[in-house]
Amino acid sequence: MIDKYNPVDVESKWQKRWEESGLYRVDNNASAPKWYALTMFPYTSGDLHIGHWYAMAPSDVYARFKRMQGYNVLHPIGFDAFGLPAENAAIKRGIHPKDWTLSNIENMRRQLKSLGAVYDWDREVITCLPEYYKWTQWFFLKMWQAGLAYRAKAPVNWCPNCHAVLANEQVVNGECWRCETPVIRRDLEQWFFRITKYADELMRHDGLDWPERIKIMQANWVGRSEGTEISFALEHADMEEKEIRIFTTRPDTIFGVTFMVLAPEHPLVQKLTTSEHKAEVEAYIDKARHCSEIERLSTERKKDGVFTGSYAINQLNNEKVPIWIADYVLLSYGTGAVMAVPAHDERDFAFAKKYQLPVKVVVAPPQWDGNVPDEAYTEPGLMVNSGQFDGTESTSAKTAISEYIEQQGWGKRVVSYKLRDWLVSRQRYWGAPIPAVYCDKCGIVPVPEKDLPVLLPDDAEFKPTGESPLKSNPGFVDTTCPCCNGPAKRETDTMDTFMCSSWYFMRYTSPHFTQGAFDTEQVKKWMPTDIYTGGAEHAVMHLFYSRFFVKALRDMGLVSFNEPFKRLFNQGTVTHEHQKMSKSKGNVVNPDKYVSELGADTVRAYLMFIGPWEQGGDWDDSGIYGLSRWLGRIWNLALDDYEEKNCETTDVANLKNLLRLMHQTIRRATEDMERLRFNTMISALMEFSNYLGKIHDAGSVQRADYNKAVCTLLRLLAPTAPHFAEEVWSRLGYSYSIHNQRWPEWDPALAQDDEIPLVVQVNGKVRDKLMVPSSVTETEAKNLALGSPKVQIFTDGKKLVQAIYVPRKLVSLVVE
RNA sequence: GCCGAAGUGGCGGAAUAGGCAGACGCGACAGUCUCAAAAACUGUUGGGGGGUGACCCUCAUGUCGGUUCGACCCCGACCUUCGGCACCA
Repeated sequence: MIDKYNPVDVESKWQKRWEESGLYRVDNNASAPKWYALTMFPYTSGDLHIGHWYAMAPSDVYARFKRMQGYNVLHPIGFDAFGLPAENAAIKRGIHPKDWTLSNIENMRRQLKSLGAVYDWDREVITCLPEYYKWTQWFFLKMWQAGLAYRAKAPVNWCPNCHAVLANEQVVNGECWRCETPVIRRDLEQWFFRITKYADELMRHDGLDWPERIKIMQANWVGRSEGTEISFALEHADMEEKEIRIFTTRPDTIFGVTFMVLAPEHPLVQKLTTSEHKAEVEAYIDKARHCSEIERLSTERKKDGVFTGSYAINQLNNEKVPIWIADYVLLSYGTGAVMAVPAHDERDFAFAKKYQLPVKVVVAPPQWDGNVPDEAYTEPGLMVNSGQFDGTESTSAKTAISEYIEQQGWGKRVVSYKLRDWLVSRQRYWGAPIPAVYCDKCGIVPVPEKDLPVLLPDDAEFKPTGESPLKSNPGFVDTTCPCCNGPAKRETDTMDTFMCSSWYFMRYTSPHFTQGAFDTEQVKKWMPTDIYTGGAEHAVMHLFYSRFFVKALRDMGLVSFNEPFKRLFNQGTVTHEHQKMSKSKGNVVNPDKYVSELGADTVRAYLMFIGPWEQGGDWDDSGIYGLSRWLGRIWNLALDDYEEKNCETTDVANLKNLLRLMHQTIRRATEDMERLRFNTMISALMEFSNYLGKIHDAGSVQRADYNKAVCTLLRLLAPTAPHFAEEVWSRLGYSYSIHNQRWPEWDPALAQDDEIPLVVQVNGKVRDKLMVPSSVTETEAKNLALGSPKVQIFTDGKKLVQAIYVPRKLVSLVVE
């Protein structure tokens, strides 16, 4: 009798052996074709939870599969280590963000090693170390040189009590999470990257194997719309500004404008507000400052606004219309001002109803009776009340009116985007310092490349308010100007952590390179990544910033490809008790206890088995023992003595059946691997191992054939359960290591079924299933179907109207 | 609210291009082993109805409607749940 499978001993033994033998070290110069399988690196939150494993285990399986197919696979790991949670820990618990982060990394590294992945730890990348962020800073300088970085005012969440900028997650119901003071929006001068320059290119995903839904989300994120920028004359004689510019996608409705709406933050609001409306306008602006953008844009929410007291002139018909402000208009989109056409826009209509503003129809709805309808009519139609454009189609009037406006010099056709430039400044400590210096004489000066990195000082004092400690650190702030050597001050803002994660995948190709951010030769060899897997929560932002980075670098001549990630795959989220796992909810599932009880291989297999990878699911460990039992059964059928019984007389048929199932299993497993459908891949292996179990008990094929089948099963299982497969492999006397073996290939002839089930339907209902030779022809199939007694019960005495044949699947008979 | 997904037995899920609904696993029930239990193994297992039986009929893929010889799959409307919404990462 063989000993029982003991995962804990087996796993630690092989992890040690793999490390000692350097089995997973990636050689840049190996002759095999390269395959870059990238997984999103984890944030250094402390413990890996089961959700991390859900991201890491299947992607490791896929990398191992590619490895067995003969590729030189790069499947690296690292840590996204800058960010807000480290700072929060510092404020709350008095731990320095650096210590917190590095000790978390140590723990996470231990957990990741227990996973048994093919990571080459020599290539680990950690974004908060100076050797890494030096180059993040260098990229900032490159963006600046390329004209892609600029400074502008942008609103931040501001707690007036703490005197600190708050992240969105630190604002709870409009209040500061620490002191519950209502949060306001305040403008600060900040750094931006001109991502909008690449808007059109970022909308396209030419040649990319990405999920359709992600492409759509990204295209919607760019939100390209073609429209017209039109100026409305201002009545104010004593004002410098003589016009308001608005953006509209409906220039055809311009004769229907009955009022104007500006965003409360619009720079002209102060000047346009007359003294009798001042108090009301101020109060409204103050209220708007307390609202989030999501609230403001909600179409469900009651639209409100206030009148400024001023008027604008619609230059097409010289009508005088009142100027209002309302928070449903955002300063960040278009020009921050809209012309309101209540008759043909739902929001404007609701607003006009509320404040009894006039509604003027300029595009006639079908069978229009000349009255104002009960709701906005937003479809095309015939133009009315529109001067010389009356009687034309509104769709053509769109162009005609735009051209007319351009001729008159009142505006121009423009393309507008919802996409906004990337705000990279953060008023925080735990990030890469922005390499800029402020000099009274020379202005804003970039830190020279030779002076990088601008080191983040360790001696930071964390005030309970959350204010950035860099501001009050004279040793950091006070410096000399790189131009004039005079006294100067450093930029105290740090960079958005999305900066760090926008290029880490290139650093992996040459992580110890000191002459630059990456070795161009290695990037050329490995990039773009063949596959990128990670959480769907990154569908837009992280992926968008990374794509922008690569395109900007391409235009600087630093890389020679257009897109970083050829294939993208987003795995789903693992929830627990149907909620997102988080420490604050206390529902975090730690994989360690399952690993120490059942082994990493069982946890890996179970995570892959619970459902399609892209769907995620709720964590429930009740099924995990099934996977543990399955490995135990394979252990027995592989290592228990095999005894042939009577197979001399029956082995031809038995062997044929075994080989058929084996080759079908190889085919299913290979195809499922490529599709990243690990749940059905494991099902296929289970069906095969169940069958092998029966053969083992019956002894119904010859020993050598049985052993070959077991050998195939082990290789198919090796990516999923790497330690287990290695152990059984070695016990069977095969040479080290199973992970250097080739992935099995299937023979289509052997996988072919001799007979297939043919379904027969009568009037859409299944009435019989016939086993027919797989070579069956259409005529044969139809005759067999009509000849079936079960079918004849339903066809006798009736007229055959139609007989549909689906090759090798079914015959559908229609009778009446 | 806007953008993007998902909804199938008691549970996780399968059905690759519109063609056998429920593969595989869990759980449950019954059995083997045992003094007993656990573990392991074997068998049964969507609902309803019929047949001594091999089996047969019928209903069923969130809800309501549509297209089709045929719909989990396509179309329309709705309900519920989840991801993102630019300073969580």
